[in-house]
Amino acid sequence: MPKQTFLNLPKEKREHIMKLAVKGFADFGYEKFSISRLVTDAGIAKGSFYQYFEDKDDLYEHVLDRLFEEQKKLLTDDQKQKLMQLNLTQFIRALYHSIADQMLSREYYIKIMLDYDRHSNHQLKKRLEEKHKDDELDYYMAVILDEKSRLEIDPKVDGETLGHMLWGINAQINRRIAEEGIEIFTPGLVDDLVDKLEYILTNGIYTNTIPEGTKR
Amino acid sequence: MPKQTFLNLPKEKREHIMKLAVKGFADFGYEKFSISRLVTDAGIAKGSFYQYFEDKDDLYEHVLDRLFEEQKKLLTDDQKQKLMQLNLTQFIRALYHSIADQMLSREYYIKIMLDYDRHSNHQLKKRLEEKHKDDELDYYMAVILDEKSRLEIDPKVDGETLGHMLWGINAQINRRIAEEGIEIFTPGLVDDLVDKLEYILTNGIYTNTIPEGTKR
Amino acid sequence: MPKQTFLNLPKEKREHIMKLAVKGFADFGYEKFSISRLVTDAGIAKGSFYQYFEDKDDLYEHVLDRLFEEQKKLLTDDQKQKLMQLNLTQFIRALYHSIADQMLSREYYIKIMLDYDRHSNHQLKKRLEEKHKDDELDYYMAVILDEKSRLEIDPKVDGETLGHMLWGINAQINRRIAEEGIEIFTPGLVDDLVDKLEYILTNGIYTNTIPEGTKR
Amino acid sequence: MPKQTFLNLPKEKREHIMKLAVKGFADFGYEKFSISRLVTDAGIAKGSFYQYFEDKDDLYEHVLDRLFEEQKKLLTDDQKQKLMQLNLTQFIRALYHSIADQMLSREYYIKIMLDYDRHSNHQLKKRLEEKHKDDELDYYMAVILDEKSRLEIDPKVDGETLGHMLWGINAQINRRIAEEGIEIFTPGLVDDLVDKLEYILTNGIYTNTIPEGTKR
DNA sequence: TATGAATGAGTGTTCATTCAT
DNA sequence: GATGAATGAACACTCATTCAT
Repeated sequence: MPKQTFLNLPKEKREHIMKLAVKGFADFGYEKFSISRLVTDAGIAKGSFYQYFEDKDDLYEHVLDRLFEEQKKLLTDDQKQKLMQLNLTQFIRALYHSIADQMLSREYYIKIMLDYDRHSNHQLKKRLEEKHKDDELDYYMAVILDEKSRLEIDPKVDGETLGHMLWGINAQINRRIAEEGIEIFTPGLVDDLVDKLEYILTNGIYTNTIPEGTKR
Repeated sequence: MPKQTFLNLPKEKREHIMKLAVKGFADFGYEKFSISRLVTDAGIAKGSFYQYFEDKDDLYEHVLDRLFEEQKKLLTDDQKQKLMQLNLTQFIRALYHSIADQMLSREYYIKIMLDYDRHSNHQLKKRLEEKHKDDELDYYMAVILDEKSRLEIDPKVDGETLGHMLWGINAQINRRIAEEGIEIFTPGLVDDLVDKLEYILTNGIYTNTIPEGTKR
Repeated sequence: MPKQTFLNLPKEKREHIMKLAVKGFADFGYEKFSISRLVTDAGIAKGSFYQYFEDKDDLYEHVLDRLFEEQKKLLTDDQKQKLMQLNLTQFIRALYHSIADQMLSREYYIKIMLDYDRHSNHQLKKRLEEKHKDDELDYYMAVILDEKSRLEIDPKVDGETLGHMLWGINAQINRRIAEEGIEIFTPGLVDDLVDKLEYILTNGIYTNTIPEGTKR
Repeated sequence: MPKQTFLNLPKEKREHIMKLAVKGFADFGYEKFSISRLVTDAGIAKGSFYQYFEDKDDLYEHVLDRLFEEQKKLLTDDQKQKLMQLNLTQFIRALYHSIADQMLSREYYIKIMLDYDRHSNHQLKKRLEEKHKDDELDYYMAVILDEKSRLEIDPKVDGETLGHMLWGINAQINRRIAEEGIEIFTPGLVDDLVDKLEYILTNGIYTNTIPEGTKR
């Protein structure tokens, strides 16, 4: 975590530095992110950085913490409560619209997470995963489990498989955002997408017959 | 692309270098991959490397090219022909089993792709995407389109959405392989997974009623 | 020398800081001694240090001053008076036993002196040498001169050479203490050592004959 | 040890670098010795240094190796053979004169050794001590043991104590050289010093009587 | 064509010291 | 007088790339 010195900084300055750090990690990735560049851009002395943070990793961890927190805050507890009472597709629609309201941080979040995921055995990862349990996959899993318990989802449906499918759609959107920019993420897109999803989840995909045995 | 010098090399030496490069990019990622380490491991002179390749990026591109090619070759045209005659879940089952046969190159492929995906605006990406259209997502799309044309898949199902869902399962498996090793990828796992998938795709997920309108 | 501010400090705080400084210079040596570490350990503000001392060198000089003073105080004037009436080996035995009583400060003293000796052209050195004439070598020299004046030591013996020899034994003990810890410095060791020394100083080293001329 | 690259260098350049390194470690000590300064002074690129040596420690070790080697070469095996046939004071006289012939490297050697001795637990030390067994103290001990075995030295004399005494004289000379420069180390000084030493070792130091019991 | 030494801008980090509050 | 944030020169070390042989 950052040192007290950083926390004592005027909010404006603190935010300025964090903004540049987030942008930096998003644009360059962990390895190419350079503290020299950061301090130059932020207009602070090299030494000052080390008054604020233990080292590069410390800053990185703080950036990730912030990002996870922001993602969590996308939904207030109140909203979560309400969402839990929706069925799965209703939930997804609401979630996506909610995300769309916070598009600003979203773009950096996505880019940083793509980079972060690849740090396959960074010890940081374990620490962070303990702190922040609910990434997107977990979100879905929670709702799925809830609905299964309320018997709204067919108990024979495998929750994990379903979760992975929903996550896949999510990831592809993220991919497009990372490549084409956050602008593509419009309410229209969301509604359209959930409609298509709902159709599949409701009707399955096959024309009319149960396919004859694909079994081994 | 590599220089003529590289192509003139005895195949054995060429392959040796490429193998180390693939392993290197998989183990360390693009940034941490070091040409010094490569040439040492490969037993060639630093200067020779630059006789073979323009620069680090040139090698990287060649590695990705190779990987894409190899993935394509996973299925011979003949096999593809046959696969095309299966329905979607049959296809998926066959595809996964086919992949399982080539696990050796698969592990490096996955790791490199995870790293590659994160290079958000690398100009390389555009060039490669033009060359190699059919990554996993495209595989699914082709089969989906085919089946839709044969009316085996309900024409009201959105192909792209379906594609993303299938890709999501795929990606989660890859994630597990990158973290836990290729050993987890057993035929048993595959069959189990496809069974679960098939259930969802056949029956949808809802218990018995069509959910009342989630429409706006 | 320290600034007045330091001298105005409550004795307790002053001593606390000095103790940590002595330990610090002993454990890390001049170069690696860090003011940051000192102020953290001492619980004072970085800026305060510079209210107390001009700079790192100023503190170092003060530490050395203190150490020299302490070494001097090992023997009260009274004791010195008595010691002066002993012959050389009696003196050495008494001196070593006296030192053994103050082992606590001794270990740091030795380590700091080893480090200090190496600062070959530090201007500090000259200043300190003028202030503190009697290091261990001078102790010996004083007794030697005294004994020579009382004709207990053969006037043909060169005092300086003798002094260096005794200092050599001393230095080797110090070396062992710096490496193995102060615990090795027991009364038994001292007595044993002085016995061996006395034999040589009394009988010379040659078996029975005066060695034939080694002269040029 | 230095890398092959360094050994392949033209002797002139190699020696130039080594000379600056030796002088650097002598003048500044290990900590303050700066590779940046070295490469600037030597007129080579920063990167080149790391083609030649693993790191700072590697250079340091090489410098010490060189120094130890040079000291060893002070006496050819032939000379050693002859020296062994002298008695102790003859040996010392010859040794000192021999050293005087190589005054050039001597001054740096002494300064570096003073600095080196203080690195109390550097792992380097152990490695070096295994490689280079004979520092000055060991030289003396060897001759002493030899003479004791030939009964030229009174067997009741404790060899170690005697060794430490002789080493003490040596160290004091080194100290003076480090402070006043190598110029003071003249043949006249040597002869004078050994004469004085011989007197003590031959006659002991006491006027005429065996001192009455200093025993406890 | 092969070699491997040379290069130097770049990295993350430390630390004694200053100075505004 | 006390504070502790700010400073920036300095450090050891890395690495993709160049180039003379």
